[in-house]
Amino acid sequence: MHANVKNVIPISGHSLKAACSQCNLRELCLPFGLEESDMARMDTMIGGGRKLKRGQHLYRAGDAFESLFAVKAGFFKTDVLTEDGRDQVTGFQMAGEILGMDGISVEVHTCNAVALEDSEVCMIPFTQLEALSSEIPSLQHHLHKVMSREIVRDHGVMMLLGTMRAEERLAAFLLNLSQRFTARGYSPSEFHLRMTREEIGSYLGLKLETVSRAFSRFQDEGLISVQQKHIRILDIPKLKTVLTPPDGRIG
Amino acid sequence: MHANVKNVIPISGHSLKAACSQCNLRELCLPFGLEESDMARMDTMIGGGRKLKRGQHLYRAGDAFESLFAVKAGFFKTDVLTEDGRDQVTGFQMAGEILGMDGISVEVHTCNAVALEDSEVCMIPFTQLEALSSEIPSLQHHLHKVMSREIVRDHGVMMLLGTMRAEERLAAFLLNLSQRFTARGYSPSEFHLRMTREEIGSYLGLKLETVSRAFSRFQDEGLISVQQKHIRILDIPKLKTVLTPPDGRIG
DNA sequence: CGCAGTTTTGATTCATCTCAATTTGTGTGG
DNA sequence: CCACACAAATTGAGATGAATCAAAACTGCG
Repeated sequence: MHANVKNVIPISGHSLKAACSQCNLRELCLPFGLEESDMARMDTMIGGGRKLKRGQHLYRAGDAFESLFAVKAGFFKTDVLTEDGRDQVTGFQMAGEILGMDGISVEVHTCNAVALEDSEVCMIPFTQLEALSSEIPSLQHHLHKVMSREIVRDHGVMMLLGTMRAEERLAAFLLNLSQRFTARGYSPSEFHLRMTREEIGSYLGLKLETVSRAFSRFQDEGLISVQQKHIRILDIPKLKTVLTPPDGRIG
Repeated sequence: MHANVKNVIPISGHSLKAACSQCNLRELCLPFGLEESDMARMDTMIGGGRKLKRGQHLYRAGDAFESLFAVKAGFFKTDVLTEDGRDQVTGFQMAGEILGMDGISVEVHTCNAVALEDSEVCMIPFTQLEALSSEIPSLQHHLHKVMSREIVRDHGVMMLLGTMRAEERLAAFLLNLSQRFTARGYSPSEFHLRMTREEIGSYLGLKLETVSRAFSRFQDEGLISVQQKHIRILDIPKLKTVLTPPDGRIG
């Protein structure tokens, strides 16, 4: 538990110039659908990139909120922890996804964002983003879409946590990763998990042993092959049926 | 199950003029913090109110998204259902809260919103809201805050579903309601539940029997008094300790 | 006043957690 | 390069909280 907590290096990472117009993630990320000229205006706003080593925090619950972050490369998790020691992973973020929207409401971050591998983000100062989106309707609209998408995603997680059993949750999780890797041009069926069993468990509302057992079961049934963090999905359709029992509910 | 589904009355309810400037919820709702002149501009935009009878849908998953809705009076639930018959209540909304933000991302609603008692909402055409918020920075910012708040709320629900046991979930639920009623000038300790045990259960990831048992247990322990839907919290501090075991975790 | 929907309560089953031991993998320093 | 220590993952056995199945009681609506 609290695997990387000791990593309190106050270095904010290297800073380097970022430019949406040059970025191959622009169609996945915030500047989606912008015209050339508007893209250039985004460039001037983006506050520069920031590199993080594995285990480093991008921000912590309690930090003042100033920017959103776009994941340029790497992999993150976000988690919430309460005074009474509960710890819930609320999401895993990969290239092109936006981090930090939790902070807008009270100008303070309400969760922690941690790099699960060496990563790089673009900083998007929020005040400037609002100013710019007042002037560029399509940017404003896309920002709203991104926030709404996060809400819809959260509903999906609630559904998962509220109605699914362990193996269904894990199947849903793997299929979701598969789909997101695919969207980024990677293999739908073979990938490397950046998080531990415990982090997966926290996200799925399960204990790490339960996650491990579910992996083993899937492997025994020929659905996937697991070697530690290396996953290969052998039968995607069959994995989907884990989620959707033959008839209605209760297979 | 599916208690009010038969209520497919296609009447969209009475339409009546709504005005933020006259509304006593304005400090709780979207126009929070606006100046008089801007408030007047909101008024011209608000598409008119809409009344719903208990059981009526405000919108359904699949409906085209056109507006957000502000709850003017009454009580709603939102729920998601999947092809395979899973059904998850994602939230309960009361006066001053905003409904429909799930629809922005794909221009189609992804959940159902149902009135749990006779209710009234204000319609906020989204295209116009975006246009107006381009011109009124404080409106734009507040819209962002409202969406962010929804994301943070969702994280809270994930925490609840992912880490709490049945009684903790119910205690958290009751305390949350209590706090929201208080913010609206109602009693913190005595209120009427608008939803069934099954709906509470769906929201909390529990079966209705479990919800009922937890209520009974709380009553036996003198924490609350329950008479069907009428709830009186007898000992708020003690109810809070259900949530926060004496020491760390595992009481 | 009766009926349908809702709630309560009990008995039993089952999925996941807990506790515990072992194996595997990873990074470090001799 | 190998050995060691530590972190992560697997696996097993048993405990437990919530689900399930079932029946009875209550409520309020028509």
